[in-house]
Amino acid sequence: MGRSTGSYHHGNLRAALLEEAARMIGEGGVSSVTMRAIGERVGVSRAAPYRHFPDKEALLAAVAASGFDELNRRLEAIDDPTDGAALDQFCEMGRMYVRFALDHPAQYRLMYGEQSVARDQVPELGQAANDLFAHLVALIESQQAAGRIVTANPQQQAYVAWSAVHGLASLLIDGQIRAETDVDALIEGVIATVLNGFRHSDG
Amino acid sequence: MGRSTGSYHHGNLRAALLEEAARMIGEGGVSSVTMRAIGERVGVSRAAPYRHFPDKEALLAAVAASGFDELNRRLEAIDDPTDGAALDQFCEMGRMYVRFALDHPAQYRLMYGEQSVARDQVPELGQAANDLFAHLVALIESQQAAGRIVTANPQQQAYVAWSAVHGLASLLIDGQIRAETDVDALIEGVIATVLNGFRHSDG
DNA sequence: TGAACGATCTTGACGATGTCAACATATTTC
DNA sequence: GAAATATGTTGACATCGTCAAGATCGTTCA
Repeated sequence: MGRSTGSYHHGNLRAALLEEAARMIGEGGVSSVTMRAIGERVGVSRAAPYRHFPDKEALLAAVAASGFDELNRRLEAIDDPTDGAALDQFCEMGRMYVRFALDHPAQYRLMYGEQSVARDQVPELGQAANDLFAHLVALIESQQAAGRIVTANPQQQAYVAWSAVHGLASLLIDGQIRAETDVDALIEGVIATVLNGFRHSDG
Repeated sequence: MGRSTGSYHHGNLRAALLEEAARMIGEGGVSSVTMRAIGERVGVSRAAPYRHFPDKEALLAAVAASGFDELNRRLEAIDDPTDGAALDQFCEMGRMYVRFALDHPAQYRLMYGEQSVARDQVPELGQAANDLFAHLVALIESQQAAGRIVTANPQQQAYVAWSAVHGLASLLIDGQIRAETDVDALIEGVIATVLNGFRHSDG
Protein backbone atom coordinates (compact mmCIF):
# COMPACT_ATOMS: atom_id res chain seq x y z
CA MET A 1 0.00 0.00 0.00
CA GLY A 2 2.53 2.56 -1.13
CA ARG A 3 1.43 5.98 -0.18
CA SER A 4 1.45 8.56 -2.92
CA THR A 5 3.63 6.46 -5.19
CA GLY A 6 3.57 9.18 -7.80
CA SER A 7 2.65 6.57 -10.32
CA TYR A 8 -0.62 5.24 -11.62
CA HIS A 9 -2.19 4.56 -8.26
CA HIS A 10 -2.53 7.37 -5.83
CA GLY A 11 -2.45 5.44 -2.59
CA ASN A 12 -5.19 7.10 -0.62
CA LEU A 13 -7.16 9.12 -3.06
CA ARG A 14 -10.31 9.15 -1.01
CA ALA A 15 -8.78 11.02 1.87
CA ALA A 16 -6.92 13.37 -0.45
CA LEU A 17 -10.14 14.15 -2.31
CA LEU A 18 -11.99 14.93 0.89
CA GLU A 19 -9.21 17.15 2.13
CA GLU A 20 -8.84 18.99 -1.14
CA ALA A 21 -12.61 19.41 -1.54
CA ALA A 22 -12.83 20.91 1.92
CA ARG A 23 -9.99 23.27 1.07
CA MET A 24 -11.59 24.35 -2.18
CA ILE A 25 -14.92 24.90 -0.44
CA GLY A 26 -13.19 27.07 2.09
CA GLU A 27 -11.43 29.07 -0.58
CA GLY A 28 -14.08 29.56 -3.23
CA GLY A 29 -17.34 28.18 -1.93
CA VAL A 30 -19.21 25.10 -3.05
CA SER A 31 -19.65 26.37 -6.58
CA SER A 32 -15.90 26.36 -7.09
CA VAL A 33 -15.75 22.63 -6.50
CA THR A 34 -15.60 20.78 -9.79
CA MET A 35 -14.81 17.15 -10.35
CA ARG A 36 -12.28 18.24 -12.92
CA ALA A 37 -10.70 20.94 -10.77
CA ILE A 38 -10.49 18.80 -7.68
CA GLY A 39 -8.96 15.98 -9.68
CA GLU A 40 -6.41 18.29 -11.19
CA ARG A 41 -5.39 19.70 -7.84
CA VAL A 42 -4.94 16.25 -6.41
CA GLY A 43 -3.05 15.17 -9.51
CA VAL A 44 -5.57 12.76 -10.85
CA SER A 45 -7.98 12.62 -13.78
CA ARG A 46 -11.52 13.91 -13.70
CA ALA A 47 -13.15 10.51 -13.46
CA ALA A 48 -10.89 9.10 -10.78
CA PRO A 49 -13.08 10.33 -7.90
CA TYR A 50 -15.85 8.09 -9.17
CA ARG A 51 -13.94 5.09 -7.87
CA HIS A 52 -14.46 6.44 -4.35
CA PHE A 53 -17.73 8.35 -4.51
CA PRO A 54 -20.80 7.49 -6.57
CA ASP A 55 -21.20 11.10 -7.64
CA LYS A 56 -20.32 14.66 -6.79
CA GLU A 57 -23.15 15.00 -4.32
CA ALA A 58 -21.83 12.06 -2.34
CA LEU A 59 -18.39 13.65 -2.19
CA LEU A 60 -19.86 16.90 -0.90
CA ALA A 61 -21.97 14.99 1.57
CA ALA A 62 -18.83 13.34 2.88
CA VAL A 63 -17.25 16.75 3.32
CA ALA A 64 -20.34 17.82 5.22
CA ALA A 65 -20.07 14.74 7.39
CA SER A 66 -16.47 15.58 8.23
CA GLY A 67 -17.72 19.04 9.18
CA PHE A 68 -20.17 17.47 11.60
CA ASP A 69 -17.35 15.43 13.04
CA GLU A 70 -15.25 18.47 13.73
CA LEU A 71 -18.16 20.40 15.18
CA ASN A 72 -19.00 17.47 17.41
CA ARG A 73 -15.40 17.27 18.51
CA ARG A 74 -15.34 20.95 19.38
CA LEU A 75 -18.55 20.74 21.32
CA GLU A 76 -17.57 17.63 23.20
CA ALA A 77 -14.45 19.42 24.32
CA ILE A 78 -16.77 21.61 26.39
CA ASP A 79 -18.57 18.59 27.70
CA ASP A 80 -16.56 18.83 30.87
CA PRO A 81 -19.26 18.95 33.51
CA THR A 82 -17.10 20.28 36.26
CA ASP A 83 -20.53 21.49 37.34
CA GLY A 84 -19.79 24.78 38.98
CA ALA A 85 -20.93 27.12 36.26
CA ALA A 86 -23.15 24.67 34.43
CA LEU A 87 -25.17 27.31 32.69
CA ASP A 88 -21.98 28.56 31.16
CA GLN A 89 -21.67 25.25 29.41
CA PHE A 90 -24.88 26.07 27.64
CA CYS A 91 -23.63 29.48 26.57
CA GLU A 92 -20.26 28.21 25.62
CA MET A 93 -21.87 25.63 23.38
CA GLY A 94 -23.75 28.35 21.56
CA ARG A 95 -20.69 30.50 21.15
CA MET A 96 -18.66 27.63 19.80
CA TYR A 97 -21.42 26.68 17.41
CA VAL A 98 -21.59 30.11 15.87
CA ARG A 99 -17.85 30.42 15.80
CA PHE A 100 -17.59 27.17 13.92
CA ALA A 101 -20.01 28.45 11.30
CA LEU A 102 -17.99 31.64 10.94
CA ASP A 103 -14.79 29.66 10.60
CA HIS A 104 -16.21 27.31 7.96
CA PRO A 105 -19.08 29.14 6.28
CA ALA A 106 -19.33 27.12 3.09
CA GLN A 107 -18.97 23.86 4.92
CA TYR A 108 -21.64 24.90 7.39
CA ARG A 109 -23.99 25.64 4.52
CA LEU A 110 -23.25 22.22 3.17
CA MET A 111 -24.09 20.64 6.51
CA TYR A 112 -27.46 22.29 6.91
CA GLY A 113 -28.47 23.05 3.37
CA GLU A 114 -31.24 21.80 1.20
CA GLN A 115 -29.49 18.50 0.59
CA SER A 116 -31.81 16.41 2.70
CA VAL A 117 -31.60 13.90 -0.11
CA ALA A 118 -27.95 13.20 0.47
CA ARG A 119 -28.65 12.61 4.12
CA ASP A 120 -30.48 9.44 3.21
CA GLN A 121 -27.75 8.38 0.83
CA VAL A 122 -24.93 9.00 3.28
CA PRO A 123 -25.87 7.47 6.62
CA GLU A 124 -22.93 9.03 8.45
CA LEU A 125 -24.39 12.43 7.69
CA GLY A 126 -27.75 11.80 9.32
CA GLN A 127 -26.02 10.07 12.20
CA ALA A 128 -23.63 12.94 12.89
CA ALA A 129 -26.43 15.49 12.67
CA ASN A 130 -28.58 13.48 15.04
CA ASP A 131 -25.72 13.09 17.50
CA LEU A 132 -25.33 16.82 17.61
CA PHE A 133 -28.99 17.41 18.32
CA ALA A 134 -29.18 14.62 20.88
CA HIS A 135 -26.29 16.28 22.63
CA LEU A 136 -28.24 19.50 22.89
CA VAL A 137 -31.39 17.78 24.12
CA ALA A 138 -29.43 16.01 26.84
CA LEU A 139 -27.89 19.25 27.97
CA ILE A 140 -31.29 20.89 28.19
CA GLU A 141 -32.71 17.98 30.15
CA SER A 142 -29.96 18.28 32.69
CA GLN A 143 -30.54 22.01 32.99
CA GLN A 144 -34.23 21.38 33.56
CA ALA A 145 -33.53 18.73 36.16
CA ALA A 146 -31.26 21.15 37.99
CA GLY A 147 -34.05 23.70 37.99
CA ARG A 148 -32.01 26.21 36.07
CA ILE A 149 -34.54 26.61 33.31
CA VAL A 150 -38.24 26.16 33.06
CA THR A 151 -39.47 22.60 32.71
CA ALA A 152 -40.95 21.97 29.29
CA ASN A 153 -40.68 19.63 26.34
CA PRO A 154 -36.90 19.34 26.11
CA GLN A 155 -36.92 18.49 22.44
CA GLN A 156 -38.93 21.60 21.64
CA GLN A 157 -36.66 23.72 23.79
CA ALA A 158 -33.70 22.27 21.95
CA TYR A 159 -35.28 23.24 18.65
CA VAL A 160 -35.88 26.75 19.97
CA ALA A 161 -32.30 27.19 21.08
CA TRP A 162 -31.01 25.66 17.88
CA SER A 163 -33.20 27.96 15.80
CA ALA A 164 -31.74 31.03 17.43
CA VAL A 165 -28.15 29.94 17.09
CA HIS A 166 -28.54 28.51 13.62
CA GLY A 167 -30.37 31.61 12.49
CA LEU A 168 -27.65 33.87 13.77
CA ALA A 169 -24.97 31.76 12.16
CA SER A 170 -26.84 31.73 8.85
CA LEU A 171 -27.45 35.46 8.80
CA LEU A 172 -23.82 36.10 9.60
CA ILE A 173 -22.27 33.81 7.03
CA ASP A 174 -24.70 34.90 4.34
CA GLY A 175 -23.80 38.54 4.85
CA GLN A 176 -27.25 39.59 6.02
CA ILE A 177 -25.98 41.50 9.01
CA ARG A 178 -24.52 44.94 8.67
CA ALA A 179 -20.75 44.90 8.69
CA GLU A 180 -20.41 47.46 11.47
CA THR A 181 -22.28 45.20 13.86
CA ASP A 182 -20.44 43.95 16.92
CA VAL A 183 -20.61 40.25 16.22
CA ASP A 184 -19.47 39.09 19.64
CA ALA A 185 -22.04 41.24 21.38
CA LEU A 186 -24.68 39.92 19.03
CA ILE A 187 -23.79 36.34 19.81
CA GLU A 188 -23.99 37.06 23.51
CA GLY A 189 -27.28 38.83 22.97
CA VAL A 190 -28.86 35.89 21.20
CA ILE A 191 -27.70 33.40 23.78
CA ALA A 192 -28.69 35.59 26.72
CA THR A 193 -32.12 36.24 25.28
CA VAL A 194 -32.88 32.58 24.73
CA LEU A 195 -31.58 31.71 28.16
CA ASN A 196 -33.70 34.40 29.78
CA GLY A 197 -36.64 33.13 27.83
CA PHE A 198 -36.01 29.67 29.22
CA ARG A 199 -35.63 30.91 32.75
CA HIS A 200 -38.93 32.72 32.97
CA SER A 201 -42.21 31.14 32.06
CA ASP A 202 -44.85 33.21 30.39
CA GLY A 203 -45.95 36.06 32.59
CA MET B 1 -47.84 47.18 -27.46
CA GLY B 2 -49.76 44.10 -28.46
CA ARG B 3 -50.03 41.69 -25.63
CA SER B 4 -49.02 38.15 -26.40
CA THR B 5 -49.44 38.61 -30.13
CA GLY B 6 -48.43 35.02 -30.72
CA SER B 7 -45.95 36.30 -33.24
CA TYR B 8 -42.34 37.32 -33.04
CA HIS B 9 -42.61 39.67 -30.10
CA HIS B 10 -43.98 38.42 -26.87
CA GLY B 11 -45.43 41.61 -25.49
CA ASN B 12 -44.32 41.49 -21.89
CA LEU B 13 -41.70 38.84 -21.67
CA ARG B 14 -40.06 40.21 -18.58
CA ALA B 15 -43.11 39.77 -16.41
CA ALA B 16 -43.86 36.39 -17.91
CA LEU B 17 -40.33 35.21 -17.23
CA LEU B 18 -40.49 36.31 -13.62
CA GLU B 19 -43.82 34.64 -13.11
CA GLU B 20 -42.76 31.42 -14.75
CA ALA B 21 -39.43 31.36 -12.92
CA ALA B 22 -41.22 31.74 -9.61
CA ARG B 23 -43.58 28.92 -10.55
CA MET B 24 -40.73 26.62 -11.54
CA ILE B 25 -38.87 27.43 -8.34
CA GLY B 26 -41.96 26.54 -6.38
CA GLU B 27 -42.40 23.28 -8.24
CA GLY B 28 -38.89 21.93 -8.53
CA GLY B 29 -36.57 24.20 -6.58
CA VAL B 30 -33.95 26.56 -7.89
CA SER B 31 -31.98 23.82 -9.58
CA SER B 32 -34.91 23.09 -11.87
CA VAL B 33 -34.76 26.58 -13.32
CA THR B 34 -32.95 26.57 -16.63
CA MET B 35 -32.75 29.33 -19.16
CA ARG B 36 -33.78 26.83 -21.79
CA ALA B 37 -36.63 25.33 -19.78
CA ILE B 38 -38.04 28.65 -18.69
CA GLY B 39 -37.90 29.94 -22.25
CA GLU B 40 -39.65 26.87 -23.53
CA ARG B 41 -42.44 27.14 -20.98
CA VAL B 42 -42.99 30.77 -21.84
CA GLY B 43 -42.87 29.98 -25.53
CA VAL B 44 -39.66 31.74 -26.34
CA SER B 45 -36.14 30.78 -27.27
CA ARG B 46 -33.37 30.12 -24.79
CA ALA B 47 -31.55 33.39 -25.38
CA ALA B 48 -34.60 35.63 -25.28
CA PRO B 49 -34.41 36.22 -21.53
CA TYR B 50 -31.04 37.89 -22.05
CA ARG B 51 -32.86 40.89 -23.53
CA HIS B 52 -34.42 41.47 -20.11
CA PHE B 53 -31.86 40.18 -17.65
CA PRO B 54 -28.08 40.31 -17.95
CA ASP B 55 -27.77 36.71 -16.80
CA LYS B 56 -29.49 33.93 -14.95
CA GLU B 57 -28.39 35.21 -11.57
CA ALA B 58 -30.07 38.53 -12.24
CA LEU B 59 -33.30 36.77 -13.14
CA LEU B 60 -33.22 34.78 -9.93
CA ALA B 61 -32.39 37.92 -7.99
CA ALA B 62 -35.47 39.55 -9.47
CA VAL B 63 -37.55 36.60 -8.32
CA ALA B 64 -36.07 37.01 -4.87
CA ALA B 65 -36.95 40.68 -4.94
CA SER B 66 -40.55 39.87 -5.79
CA GLY B 67 -40.51 37.50 -2.84
CA PHE B 68 -39.44 40.36 -0.60
CA ASP B 69 -42.25 42.43 -2.00
CA GLU B 70 -44.84 39.84 -1.14
CA LEU B 71 -43.42 39.28 2.32
CA ASN B 72 -43.42 43.00 2.92
CA ARG B 73 -46.99 43.19 1.77
CA ARG B 74 -48.04 40.43 4.11
CA LEU B 75 -46.28 42.00 7.03
CA GLU B 76 -47.64 45.45 6.39
CA ALA B 77 -51.11 44.01 6.45
CA ILE B 78 -50.51 43.41 10.14
CA ASP B 79 -49.23 46.90 10.57
CA ASP B 80 -52.59 47.94 11.86
CA PRO B 81 -51.70 49.50 15.20
CA THR B 82 -55.14 49.38 16.67
CA ASP B 83 -52.98 49.33 19.77
CA GLY B 84 -54.95 47.18 22.12
CA ALA B 85 -52.87 44.04 21.99
CA ALA B 86 -49.70 45.56 20.62
CA LEU B 87 -47.47 42.73 21.67
CA ASP B 88 -49.56 40.44 19.56
CA GLN B 89 -48.44 42.43 16.57
CA PHE B 90 -44.94 41.34 17.35
CA CYS B 91 -45.92 37.69 17.61
CA GLU B 92 -48.09 37.83 14.56
CA MET B 93 -45.22 39.21 12.57
CA GLY B 94 -43.08 36.26 13.55
CA ARG B 95 -45.79 33.77 12.72
CA MET B 96 -46.41 35.31 9.34
CA TYR B 97 -42.71 35.38 8.61
CA VAL B 98 -42.27 31.68 9.25
CA ARG B 99 -45.45 30.84 7.42
CA PHE B 100 -44.24 32.73 4.39
CA ALA B 101 -41.04 30.70 4.38
CA LEU B 102 -43.03 27.47 4.63
CA ASP B 103 -45.27 28.58 1.78
CA HIS B 104 -42.39 29.53 -0.50
CA PRO B 105 -39.37 27.55 0.65
CA ALA B 106 -37.24 27.80 -2.47
CA GLN B 107 -38.00 31.47 -2.91
CA TYR B 108 -37.15 32.11 0.72
CA ARG B 109 -33.79 30.42 0.23
CA LEU B 110 -33.22 32.62 -2.76
CA MET B 111 -33.99 35.70 -0.71
CA TYR B 112 -31.58 34.94 2.10
CA GLY B 113 -29.04 32.72 0.47
CA GLU B 114 -25.39 33.12 -0.24
CA GLN B 115 -26.09 35.43 -3.18
CA SER B 116 -24.93 38.59 -1.48
CA VAL B 117 -23.23 39.37 -4.77
CA ALA B 118 -26.51 39.76 -6.59
CA ARG B 119 -27.71 42.14 -3.91
CA ASP B 120 -25.23 44.68 -5.17
CA GLN B 121 -26.17 44.06 -8.77
CA VAL B 122 -29.89 44.32 -8.18
CA PRO B 123 -30.58 47.38 -6.05
CA GLU B 124 -34.24 46.51 -5.52
CA LEU B 125 -33.10 43.42 -3.67
CA GLY B 126 -31.02 45.22 -1.11
CA GLN B 127 -33.69 47.85 -0.78
CA ALA B 128 -36.50 45.39 -0.12
CA ALA B 129 -34.40 43.47 2.38
CA ASN B 130 -33.50 46.67 4.20
CA ASP B 131 -37.11 47.77 4.29
CA LEU B 132 -38.05 44.55 5.98
CA PHE B 133 -35.41 44.91 8.64
CA ALA B 134 -36.15 48.58 9.22
CA HIS B 135 -39.74 47.57 9.78
CA LEU B 136 -38.70 45.19 12.52
CA VAL B 137 -36.40 47.73 14.17
CA ALA B 138 -39.19 50.30 14.25
CA LEU B 139 -41.55 47.82 15.82
CA ILE B 140 -39.03 47.00 18.51
CA GLU B 141 -38.40 50.65 19.23
CA SER B 142 -42.08 51.24 19.77
CA GLN B 143 -42.30 48.25 22.09
CA GLN B 144 -39.36 49.57 24.07
CA ALA B 145 -40.91 53.03 24.29
CA ALA B 146 -44.09 51.50 25.58
CA GLY B 147 -42.12 49.70 28.23
CA ARG B 148 -43.24 46.30 27.06
CA ILE B 149 -39.73 44.99 26.58
CA VAL B 150 -36.40 45.78 28.09
CA THR B 151 -34.67 48.87 26.75
CA ALA B 152 -31.58 47.97 24.77
CA ASN B 153 -29.95 48.52 21.41
CA PRO B 154 -32.98 48.13 19.15
CA GLN B 155 -30.96 47.08 16.16
CA GLN B 156 -29.31 44.32 18.11
CA GLN B 157 -32.64 43.20 19.49
CA ALA B 158 -33.98 43.14 15.98
CA TYR B 159 -31.10 40.92 14.91
CA VAL B 160 -31.78 38.63 17.84
CA ALA B 161 -35.45 38.27 17.01
CA TRP B 162 -34.69 37.86 13.35
CA SER B 163 -32.09 35.19 14.11
CA ALA B 164 -34.61 33.11 15.99
CA VAL B 165 -37.32 33.38 13.40
CA HIS B 166 -35.01 32.99 10.43
CA GLY B 167 -33.32 30.03 12.05
CA LEU B 168 -36.61 28.31 12.68
CA ALA B 169 -37.74 28.95 9.12
CA SER B 170 -34.47 27.67 7.72
CA LEU B 171 -34.46 24.52 9.79
CA LEU B 172 -38.05 23.82 8.82
CA ILE B 173 -37.71 24.32 5.09
CA ASP B 174 -34.43 22.45 4.94
CA GLY B 175 -35.97 19.43 6.61
CA GLN B 176 -33.80 19.56 9.69
CA ILE B 177 -36.68 19.18 12.09
CA ARG B 178 -38.24 15.81 12.80
CA ALA B 179 -41.43 15.32 10.85
CA GLU B 180 -43.52 14.39 13.90
CA THR B 181 -42.83 17.77 15.46
CA ASP B 182 -45.77 20.07 16.08
CA VAL B 183 -44.74 22.95 13.88
CA ASP B 184 -47.28 25.44 15.16
CA ALA B 185 -46.30 24.80 18.74
CA LEU B 186 -42.69 25.17 17.81
CA ILE B 187 -43.31 28.53 16.17
CA GLU B 188 -45.14 29.72 19.25
CA GLY B 189 -42.34 28.40 21.40
CA VAL B 190 -39.66 30.31 19.54
CA ILE B 191 -41.61 33.54 19.60
CA ALA B 192 -42.59 33.22 23.23
CA THR B 193 -39.04 32.44 24.28
CA VAL B 194 -37.60 35.45 22.52
CA LEU B 195 -40.32 37.68 23.87
CA ASN B 196 -39.74 36.42 27.40
CA GLY B 197 -36.07 37.02 26.93
CA PHE B 198 -36.83 40.58 25.90
CA ARG B 199 -39.13 41.15 28.82
CA HIS B 200 -36.72 40.16 31.53
CA SER B 201 -33.25 41.55 31.83
CA ASP B 202 -30.42 39.33 32.94
CA GLY B 203 -31.02 37.95 36.38
C1' DT C 1 7.67 -17.33 -9.86
C1' DG C 2 4.05 -15.93 -12.75
C1' DA C 3 -0.62 -15.89 -14.29
C1' DA C 4 -5.15 -14.51 -13.32
C1' DC C 5 -7.96 -11.24 -10.98
C1' DG C 6 -9.71 -7.16 -8.96
C1' DA C 7 -8.92 -2.44 -7.79
C1' DT C 8 -7.71 1.86 -9.45
C1' DC C 9 -6.90 5.36 -12.87
C1' DT C 10 -7.12 7.53 -17.84
C1' DT C 11 -9.13 8.89 -22.05
C1' DG C 12 -12.96 9.64 -25.14
C1' DA C 13 -17.48 10.78 -25.53
C1' DC C 14 -22.28 12.49 -24.61
C1' DG C 15 -25.95 15.41 -23.16
C1' DA C 16 -27.11 19.50 -20.54
C1' DT C 17 -26.14 24.13 -19.41
C1' DG C 18 -25.00 29.37 -19.52
C1' DT C 19 -23.81 32.61 -22.64
C1' DC C 20 -22.13 35.18 -26.76
C1' DA C 21 -22.32 36.60 -31.73
C1' DA C 22 -24.69 37.11 -35.89
C1' DC C 23 -28.90 37.52 -37.88
C1' DA C 24 -34.13 38.27 -38.24
C1' DT C 25 -38.25 40.68 -37.21
C1' DA C 26 -41.25 43.84 -34.95
C1' DT C 27 -42.07 48.57 -33.07
C1' DT C 28 -41.17 53.26 -32.75
C1' DT C 29 -39.65 57.68 -34.46
C1' DC C 30 -39.18 61.21 -37.67
C1' DG D 1 -42.46 55.02 -45.39
C1' DA D 2 -37.43 54.81 -44.01
C1' DA D 3 -34.21 54.68 -40.40
C1' DA D 4 -33.35 53.47 -35.73
C1' DT D 5 -34.25 50.78 -31.87
C1' DA D 6 -36.05 46.99 -29.28
C1' DT D 7 -36.90 42.32 -29.14
C1' DG D 8 -36.43 37.43 -30.48
C1' DT D 9 -33.96 33.31 -33.02
C1' DT D 10 -30.36 30.25 -34.33
C1' DG D 11 -25.67 28.54 -34.23
C1' DA D 12 -21.77 27.87 -31.68
C1' DC D 13 -18.54 27.33 -27.73
C1' DA D 14 -16.68 26.24 -23.21
C1' DT D 15 -17.73 23.95 -19.06
C1' DC D 16 -19.77 20.55 -16.35
C1' DG D 17 -21.25 15.79 -14.49
C1' DT D 18 -21.05 11.31 -15.83
C1' DC D 19 -20.55 6.85 -18.32
C1' DA D 20 -17.99 3.27 -21.08
C1' DA D 21 -13.88 1.17 -22.65
C1' DG D 22 -9.33 0.46 -21.99
C1' DA D 23 -4.76 0.79 -19.35
C1' DT D 24 -2.04 -0.05 -15.27
C1' DC D 25 -1.10 -1.40 -10.68
C1' DG D 26 -1.25 -4.54 -6.61
C1' DT D 27 -2.66 -8.99 -4.82
C1' DT D 28 -3.71 -13.77 -4.65
C1' DC D 29 -2.93 -18.28 -5.45
C1' DA D 30 -1.16 -22.19 -8.18
